Amino acid sequence: MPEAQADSSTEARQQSVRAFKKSVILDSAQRVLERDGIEGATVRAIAKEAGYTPGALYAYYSNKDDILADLLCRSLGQAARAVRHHVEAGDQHTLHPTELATAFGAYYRQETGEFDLLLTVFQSQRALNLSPDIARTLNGRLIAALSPIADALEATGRWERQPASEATMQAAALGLGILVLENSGRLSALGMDGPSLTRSGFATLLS
Amino acid sequence: MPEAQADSSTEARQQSVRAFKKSVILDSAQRVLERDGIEGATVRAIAKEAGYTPGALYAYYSNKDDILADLLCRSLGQAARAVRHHVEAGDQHTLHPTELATAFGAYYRQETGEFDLLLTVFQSQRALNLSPDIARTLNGRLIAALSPIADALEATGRWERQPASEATMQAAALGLGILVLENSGRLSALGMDGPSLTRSGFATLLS
Amino acid sequence: MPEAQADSSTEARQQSVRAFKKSVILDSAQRVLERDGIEGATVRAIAKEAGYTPGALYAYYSNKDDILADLLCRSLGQAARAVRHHVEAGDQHTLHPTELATAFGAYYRQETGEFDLLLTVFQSQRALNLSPDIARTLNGRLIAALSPIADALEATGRWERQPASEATMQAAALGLGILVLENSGRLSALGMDGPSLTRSGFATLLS
Amino acid sequence: MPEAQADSSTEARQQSVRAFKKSVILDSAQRVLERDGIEGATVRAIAKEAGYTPGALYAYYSNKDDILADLLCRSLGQAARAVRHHVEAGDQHTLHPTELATAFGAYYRQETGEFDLLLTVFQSQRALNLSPDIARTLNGRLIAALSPIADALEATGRWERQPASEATMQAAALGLGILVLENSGRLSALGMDGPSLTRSGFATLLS
DNA sequence: CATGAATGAGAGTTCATTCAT
DNA sequence: GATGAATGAACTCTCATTCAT
Repeated sequence: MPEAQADSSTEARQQSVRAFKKSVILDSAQRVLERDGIEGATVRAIAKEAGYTPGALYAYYSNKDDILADLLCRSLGQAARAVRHHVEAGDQHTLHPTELATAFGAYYRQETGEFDLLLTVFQSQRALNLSPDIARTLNGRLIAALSPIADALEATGRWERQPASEATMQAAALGLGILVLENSGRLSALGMDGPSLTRSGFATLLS
Repeated sequence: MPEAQADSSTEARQQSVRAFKKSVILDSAQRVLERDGIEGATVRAIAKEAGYTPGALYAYYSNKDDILADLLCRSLGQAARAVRHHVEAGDQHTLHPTELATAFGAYYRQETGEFDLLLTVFQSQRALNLSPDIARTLNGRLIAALSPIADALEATGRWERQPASEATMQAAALGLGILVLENSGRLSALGMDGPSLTRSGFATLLS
Repeated sequence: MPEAQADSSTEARQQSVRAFKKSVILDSAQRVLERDGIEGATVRAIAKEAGYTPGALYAYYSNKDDILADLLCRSLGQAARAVRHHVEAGDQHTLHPTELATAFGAYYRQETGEFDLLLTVFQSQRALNLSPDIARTLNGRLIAALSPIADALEATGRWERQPASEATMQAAALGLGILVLENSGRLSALGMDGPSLTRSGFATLLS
Repeated sequence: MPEAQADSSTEARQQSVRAFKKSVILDSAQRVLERDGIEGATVRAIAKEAGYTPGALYAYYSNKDDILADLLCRSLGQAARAVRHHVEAGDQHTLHPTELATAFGAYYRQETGEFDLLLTVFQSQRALNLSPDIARTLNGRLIAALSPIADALEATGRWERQPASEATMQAAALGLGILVLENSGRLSALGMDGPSLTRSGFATLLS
């Protein structure tokens, strides 16, 4: 029945086209974020960057917050992938936590716009207005982003007794804190840099 | 020359009145921030809370950002004082870094509005529009806030060879990261809490 | 000439298909109107309810206003039919005006969405943007809707000298006014209800 | 204590200035309504007509709906006053209901914009977003508008047994219905006019 | 015939800021 | 110093409508 097949393939193609266009919007949002910061990331600006009129975006996202949350989702995914590349490039299948944190840091040190976004979403009071499935995806991504760290910590064979998640969160907190300090310009003002502080910090934490 | 004296004392009184009124404004800003979050902290709201009309604030601050930055300055000072109280309450004059971080954390864990503010100011791209002397004060306060940590680390007698500031920043980053995670709700979602993670994290970091 | 016949029958079939689809659209519009009120009756909503995309409606109606006007036409026709059923259900062929008005009222009391529509169309300034033939039909329907009332009034044999239409309009105005008051909630706020006010009002008007 | 007096008189003057400016806004709203109909009565248009920028109106009204509701309040008050003038101009202190209805009709026949507004507010589903005190005032005005009718009916001495309010509502409904028909252009299309239909209708209703 | 994508205009509303008084 | 009034620009979001496919 070629028709049924045609139908389903048509549907699939349309879905993928739609997904592609959403990614175009996210690309634009990312560029705007990088260029103008979170305060400049208006619906108008994102639409203009994407070659759209503002109203057009609402065919793909029901909210401004939805756009930003989806961008954060993608960002977390990309960061995770960047880390994975690092892992696979090495000679072992799991990396030392230090290098993991370094890889994570390297990603967000470069994509400062996305890091601002992450911090914004992390601000408690913000009360984002997310559509349910985006909220779900976002939560999943946040947890997934931590899993390589957990894996690496387990692989060092030193945390079997302690609940892995606690060591994981310690590492995550340290890495995140360094990024925040660096991102705020406080680190360079004191003559330090993020990567080396990461190295020394994790060395201490894991010693 | 009684006139000159009168003038200078008048001037001094006026200065102190002015300083007092600024502090009233900051009090209001703080209350608004706590109640309505960073998005609700509009000039209107702050003025209303202080019993002023919006325009009046511009006699004391040239900017909305100036108000917030000054509030952050004061907040850092208060946090430092809270830590100092902890120190003095103890039997030694310097505290173990773990307890220091715990004290810092306790302050910002309670004043979530001010912590949101801190994160906002820390967002690099934000391009705050600060008047020069407030920017200077802010930088000084940030460094000062770290000094008790540095003192404590030195007092443990373990970091004399290593530049003290590096260990300090490691500790600061860990504490800050934990606060960010906690403030975002990510910590409690994983069944952890800030204080205990602080304790265990610093135990590891300093072991 | 079978071809001509085929053509004309094809044309007729197409016409009837078209008419049917228009009625499907009107059904949807009616449902949306009832559910979401006149403000919620957007082209999008009507199309969605009908299983169409918005653009599709423009193959059948050149305007949003055209859709609503056509719905009002149909509504008036349905109201008239409801009244006729009442007439035929009775033992006489013409009903007492009071019962007629009651029947009319019963219809629009139930279909509040359509009554809102009627009032909206009746707002003079609205400057509806109707296509000519729909405007014509609408006018005809409005007059036709009044005819049973005129018939009934003549049948009472009391208005032969007076131009029938004047008595008709008095009755129409009274009935309409009662519906407006009821629809606005002003009637129930005063402890009255539409049907009984209709009865007493017409009793007085015709006494 | 002249100061206290000055204070209270200052306050009073400010209050009256504020009230005056609100009335200026209502004037503009009324003019826009008359000129462009209810659909053209946007906040922007009203502000422009008043020589304001849109935002300025929000210092006086918290809502667009609040502006329109307040306009309706004033309109009902003006209509009532117009009727009272009619009463006082006559040789008796209470008028025959027919003349009352005529006077009411005369007012809204002229101020078609305000009548559109009244009908809009009367549309059940509209779900106006009114601030509480305006909603209260509006309800009071609607009831007050009916009181002269009730007075007049009682004065005819014919409705002592029947609850006065029922006769009042009959009269109100008849008058309102006539206005709606006239306002919609349906009356003139049938060669009738509002005033004469009012006369004949009330003659019949009260005979 | 119907779709999906997009437009463009405009809606209500908010806010930091200014300034004459 | 403080007010009250006002600005002007920007915001998010909605809608009727068009049109290539």
